[in-house]
Amino acid sequence: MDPINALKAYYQQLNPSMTEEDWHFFQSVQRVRRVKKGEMIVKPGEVCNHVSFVAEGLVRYFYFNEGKEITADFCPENCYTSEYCSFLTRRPTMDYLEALEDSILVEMDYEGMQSLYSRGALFERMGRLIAEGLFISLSTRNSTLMTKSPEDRYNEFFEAHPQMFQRVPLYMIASYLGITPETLSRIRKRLTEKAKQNS
Amino acid sequence: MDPINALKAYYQQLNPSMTEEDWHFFQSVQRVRRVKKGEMIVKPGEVCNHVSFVAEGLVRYFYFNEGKEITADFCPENCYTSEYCSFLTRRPTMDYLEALEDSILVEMDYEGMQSLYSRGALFERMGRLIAEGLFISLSTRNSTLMTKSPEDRYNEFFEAHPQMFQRVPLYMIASYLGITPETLSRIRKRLTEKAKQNS
DNA sequence: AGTTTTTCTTGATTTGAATCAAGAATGCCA
DNA sequence: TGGCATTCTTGATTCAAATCAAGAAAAACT
Repeated sequence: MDPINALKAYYQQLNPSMTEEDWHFFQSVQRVRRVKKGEMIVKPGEVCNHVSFVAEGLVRYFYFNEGKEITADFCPENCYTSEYCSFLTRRPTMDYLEALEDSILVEMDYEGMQSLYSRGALFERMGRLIAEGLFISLSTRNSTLMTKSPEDRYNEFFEAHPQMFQRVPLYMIASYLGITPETLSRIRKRLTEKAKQNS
Repeated sequence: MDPINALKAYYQQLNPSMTEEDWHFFQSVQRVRRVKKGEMIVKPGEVCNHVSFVAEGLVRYFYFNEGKEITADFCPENCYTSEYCSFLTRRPTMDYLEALEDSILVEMDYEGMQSLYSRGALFERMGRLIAEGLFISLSTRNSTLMTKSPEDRYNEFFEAHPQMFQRVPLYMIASYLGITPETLSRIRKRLTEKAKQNS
């Protein structure tokens, strides 16, 4: 699908009352960008200056802690990615956004976003809904990490994103689940053995 | 200070362009509520229907996990408290909001908030800024819990909220820091011993 | 196809915090 | 002010996951 059409579909769902005129204005601040697998979209020290809709491909958000990389989020096609804290606060990030596959992004920069907001309530509402949605996602993820066991977290992830196992190495999933690759490997072994017994 | 004035000061800082007319409308959807120490403002099973500005007192947000209570947040005077996920999604919460001291709240219900939003861009922006602020706070807290050691988390909390130690029992701070009371006690012992050596 | 690099698995050991247990200190309120 | 409840501390033990180590498997490159 054409990246702009994918984006349009996304926003029509988010806000059905968007007129063609609104859309036209919205589109005027968007830029399509192609990135190669392995390319860093954002790097530590930079202020994240874009929010990027992933029209095609896969992006991950990660950082280093004590020398080890921790995956904070995966963003496959049809979702938005950004280091939104840095974007909002205009302060340098410590984190990375990396294309895990060749990807097509539709990007809007900070200035463009402000010009949308100054255009009126419709875009303000859009920004509000996006921030609210991010808050809800982060709360949910938080709660999972704090209250569920590694095995439960694995199962939950497996239910929700089975395709991810074809697209990213296990060690990235491990760090996303807050465990080491070794622990993930053992969880998977335990589960397949359990599955064998029940057959 | 009068609770409504405290709230007004809060919003004037958040949005200096608010006119007296806006403020008047805003105020029309607010209700002052007094709660006693120990009172539950929100309980599991309820849909959280308010956002509450704490004009005086102290509220904590907590939940149970495996029989143990976990404090997710403290909200002292001049901040907003709510189970905002439940509020936004209109789904029942699993969590508690509890007054840790006799408190005065200025509350706005969901309907009131929608009526503000439908009034125009100013209030949409306000809602957006609030959601963005919550997202930033939660991200920061998340990052602290995931990357810092218990001792670092304690020191950070102690720097940021020294007064809290006079207002809440240590076991609540322990669970806020993601550790048991025993572990907190040992951290404090270690730190005071370290302090003694340096004197 | 063969070589190198990356990723994954498995076992042995360590470790930091949780749990269990019990007593001390503090606060509350009747 | 005495007594009960809550909170805090300290020590002993357990435990789940991390770390360390090494080899197997898979993927990527030439």
